Amino acid sequence: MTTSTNPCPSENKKHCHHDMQVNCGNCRLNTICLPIALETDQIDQLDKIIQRGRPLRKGEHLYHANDPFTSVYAVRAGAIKCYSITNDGKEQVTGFYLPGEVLGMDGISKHRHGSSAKALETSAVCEIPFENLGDLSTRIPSLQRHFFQLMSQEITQDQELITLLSKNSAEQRIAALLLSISSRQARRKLSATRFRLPMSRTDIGNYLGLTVETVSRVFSRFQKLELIAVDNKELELLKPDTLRLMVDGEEGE
Amino acid sequence: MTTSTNPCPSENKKHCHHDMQVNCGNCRLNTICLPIALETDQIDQLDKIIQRGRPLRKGEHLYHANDPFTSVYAVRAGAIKCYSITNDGKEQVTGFYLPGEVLGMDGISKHRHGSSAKALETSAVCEIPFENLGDLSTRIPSLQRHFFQLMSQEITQDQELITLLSKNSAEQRIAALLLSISSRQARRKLSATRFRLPMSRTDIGNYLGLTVETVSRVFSRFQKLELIAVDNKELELLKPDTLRLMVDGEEGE
DNA sequence: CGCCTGGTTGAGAATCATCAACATCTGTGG
DNA sequence: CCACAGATGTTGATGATTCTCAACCAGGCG
Repeated sequence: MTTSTNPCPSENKKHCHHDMQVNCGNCRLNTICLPIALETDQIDQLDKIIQRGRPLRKGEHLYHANDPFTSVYAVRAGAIKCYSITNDGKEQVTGFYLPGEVLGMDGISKHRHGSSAKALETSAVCEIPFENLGDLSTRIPSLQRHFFQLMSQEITQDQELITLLSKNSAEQRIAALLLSISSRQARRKLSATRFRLPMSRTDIGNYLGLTVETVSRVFSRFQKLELIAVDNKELELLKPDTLRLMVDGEEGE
Repeated sequence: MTTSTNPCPSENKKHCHHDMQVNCGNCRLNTICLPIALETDQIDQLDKIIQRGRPLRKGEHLYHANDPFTSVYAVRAGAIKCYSITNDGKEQVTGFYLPGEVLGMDGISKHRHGSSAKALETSAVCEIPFENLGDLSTRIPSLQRHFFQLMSQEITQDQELITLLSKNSAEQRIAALLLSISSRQARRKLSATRFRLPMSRTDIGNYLGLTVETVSRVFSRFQKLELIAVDNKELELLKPDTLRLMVDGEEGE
């Protein structure tokens, strides 16, 4: 990871990919991201409305809750965490978004973002102005359909999380999160068993309705049982099938 | 509520409204339901694609999880509960839908319903074939926009439930549910303080991630504190502001 | 009338939160 | 390059909330 050959003087960071030239047509995520199911010329049309800004550094915000809603965003690199602040001032993490995933759709109804979005590490996102997307969708029915599907997916995922919070133990919740990240890695053709967790233990706990301490203890227990190997944020799933069994629960019946 | 003048011989039930002749234009819910923000002639177009079947009796299903997805549904009367079955065979209630509300949107992404929908009492629904809605949306941008908003709302609500489950005590969760129903009553110009709970204690507990026993105890406690008056399913909010304080939490700070 | 479902109440147990101490990591400046 | 500070993570002891199990009550329907 040398930066010596970095030809971008204005962005002296190892993560500078000169992404300004990226477009949906050549993006390696285009089989899992918004352009899925579009024809080449339609991708070009989509591409025209998409804006790509400079990368976000770790900790930078993409938007804040209550900002006027103008766009949804697709993650190109890195990881974004969405969270809102509860009426008593606590943070509630509502989701983690990895490359190829679209965030910000909760802002559509109120014309304001319902949550804040913050980079967990250096990240790149594609901004998709929503007005334009709506217009384009009326002309490209398959795009409209796909965007409906994206939103529906978000609903389904939220409902799965609700079930997880409502019915499952700390161990099951954490196993489920690890497996979720694993399958999202696989979708991107990356290793399903070895990856780096982009978020802190605190964020994991917050997302899953647990305290940091509980998360830490479960990680330790899993490690002792040789279900996973943890080195800080580096993670290896040693027995993914056992984890799956934990989640899919043998208990009920 | 007399049935003596009921001129519908085939449906000898007090809930028979002769709804076959109902249309979006004359439906008293049309200011809060899908037609919101549509012009009169657009409402007619919408009305043409909507199908209205016979009422559902208590316990009947509108659709089952995994049924092919063809339509979303707007509740006209009664109450519908949506639920899914977890991998270990337990039921998870994912939402209660009251008149003027739209359900079934979680089926869009997989072309199959993600959950089952069951009438909690005699109910009437309007079926909105999704293909037709998509087509119509490409011709009526404001309909497309509104439907995007509906889905976005569903996401927002799910995220609020996630927060509730993740951060709040049994008392706070139940207070929040009561207030939610209350405000939805108000939206329909019904009493915000006196209403009948269409769902069982078991359903409430299931929805909120609590056991029946806990729900029952909290109801008793609230009653003892004179926050509410309960008579079976009939409910009166005696001190809604106190309930609101409980939910909006004084504790955190 | 008695059964069955749904609801209430009690006693004890379990999971997870809280509080507290300590360890580790990161980045900063000497 | 090392030292240090602050943030982040780990581990232990204790306690509270909620679940579990169990008994009992109320209402609706055959």
